[in-house]
Amino acid sequence: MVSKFYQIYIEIAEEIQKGHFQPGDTLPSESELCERFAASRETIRKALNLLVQNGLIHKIQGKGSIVLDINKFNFPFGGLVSFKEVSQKMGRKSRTIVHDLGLLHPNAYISKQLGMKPKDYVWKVTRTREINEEKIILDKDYINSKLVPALTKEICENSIYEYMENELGLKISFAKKEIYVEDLNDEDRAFLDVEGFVNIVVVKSLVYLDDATLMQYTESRHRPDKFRFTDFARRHN
Amino acid sequence: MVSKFYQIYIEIAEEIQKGHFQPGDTLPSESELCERFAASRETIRKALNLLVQNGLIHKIQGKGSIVLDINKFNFPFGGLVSFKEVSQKMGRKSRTIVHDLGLLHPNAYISKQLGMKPKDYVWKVTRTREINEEKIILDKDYINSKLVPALTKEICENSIYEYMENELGLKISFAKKEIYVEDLNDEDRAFLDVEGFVNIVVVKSLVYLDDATLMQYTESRHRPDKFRFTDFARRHN
DNA sequence: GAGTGGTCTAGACCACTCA
DNA sequence: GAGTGGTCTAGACCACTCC
Repeated sequence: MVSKFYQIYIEIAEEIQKGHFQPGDTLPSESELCERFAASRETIRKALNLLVQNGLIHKIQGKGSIVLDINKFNFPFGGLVSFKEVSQKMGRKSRTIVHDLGLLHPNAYISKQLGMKPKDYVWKVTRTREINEEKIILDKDYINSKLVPALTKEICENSIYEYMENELGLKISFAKKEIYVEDLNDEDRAFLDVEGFVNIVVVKSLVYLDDATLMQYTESRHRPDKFRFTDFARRHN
Repeated sequence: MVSKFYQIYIEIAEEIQKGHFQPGDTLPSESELCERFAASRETIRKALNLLVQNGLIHKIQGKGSIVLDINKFNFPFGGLVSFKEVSQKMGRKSRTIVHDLGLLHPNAYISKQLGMKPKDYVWKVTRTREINEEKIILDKDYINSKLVPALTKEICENSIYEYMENELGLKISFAKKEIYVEDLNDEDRAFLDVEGFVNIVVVKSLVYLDDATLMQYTESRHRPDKFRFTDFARRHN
């Protein structure tokens, strides 16, 4: 059952994306939207808040809700999208190569990141992502084995997230990320097509489940020429 | 006049930061918080939503609001902070060098980004940011001259944002950013301490005012070893 | 002053977790 | 079944913009 305010959000968002409202236009007032959707004002406001959070509109007290220009920057499929989803969206020929898959005790750094004990077990998966026949991304995942008891090469070649969500019923809820640049190391040079490159863009993520348990620590190493990140930041008044 | 829900948010956030609630603890239930703060449930929920958005808690239906570990990644002073604020927070010795300050007609790229006509005028400011006596960041700003009629070297050496907010009464509201990596160019080599480096991290931003007008386009070029970005992403259910 | 969004309330019902 | 958060409502008052 999808909530009413979410349906309203989707409907208005689609109208904006289809160009029914142009950038700079104001949306109908909240009371008009109440009538149109047969909803209370707070429900309309929840829908509009989603539009604000996703950078589709901007609200001004006393004036109205202004439609923003979606194309000014191509947009946030921010945050939690998996490699498979992204590469499919870009319509590129992509492939995942599994180099290493095993169960081991976490070292000090990993056990600290995942909040696990030295005698616990984690899955370590090392994968290369190939796009248009170039090895671009090196993913090193560390996954809490209590949450994902079994893991096969086939699953890792397809999508671990898909497996966790569809087969295990684990819901990924939020992630913290950190982005910075390092010098290439031997592992990068062994697994990626980085001749002539010096640096690598590192994205470290901590992935949490719906119940706020820490499930996974990932270090994703991107060849700098193919890395791109978009962000949308609002200031709180 | 600060809203009630915002005050409640601040109060709970401080209690979390001071350690009154430990990571993993659950906050008092919404109805208990209603009593404590003499507020309705929707008001409490607005405050809790701010905590969720800032990564301080995570809510689980049927269970409660769980306090997250703030220190797992050091935290988002995400998005809209100015160089001056950041360098002050880090307690570093910093300096800004203005190389270029002038009024000119936008070229095709800038006029497209800022939505201006070729005959309009923009301020172009080129500045180097020096931290601990190393030239680390090259900032190239393009500012709509209709919004900021006058600009001096002194203002640019201090903080343009401060000038716009305090002197001109312009309110910065939100920004869209794009991050990627480029090869060093001659300008980088001329203005930054980048001997031995090959790449530069580019952060392009479009900065919008309170009334959704586009005020500024900035290209901020960071020496890769000093660049760091943190992000917190939630998934919508 | 009319119209807009921002805040706050009291109450209702639902979905979920856990014992 | 008791307790939790999630949704929705109808109505009130306030702050702001624009004429």
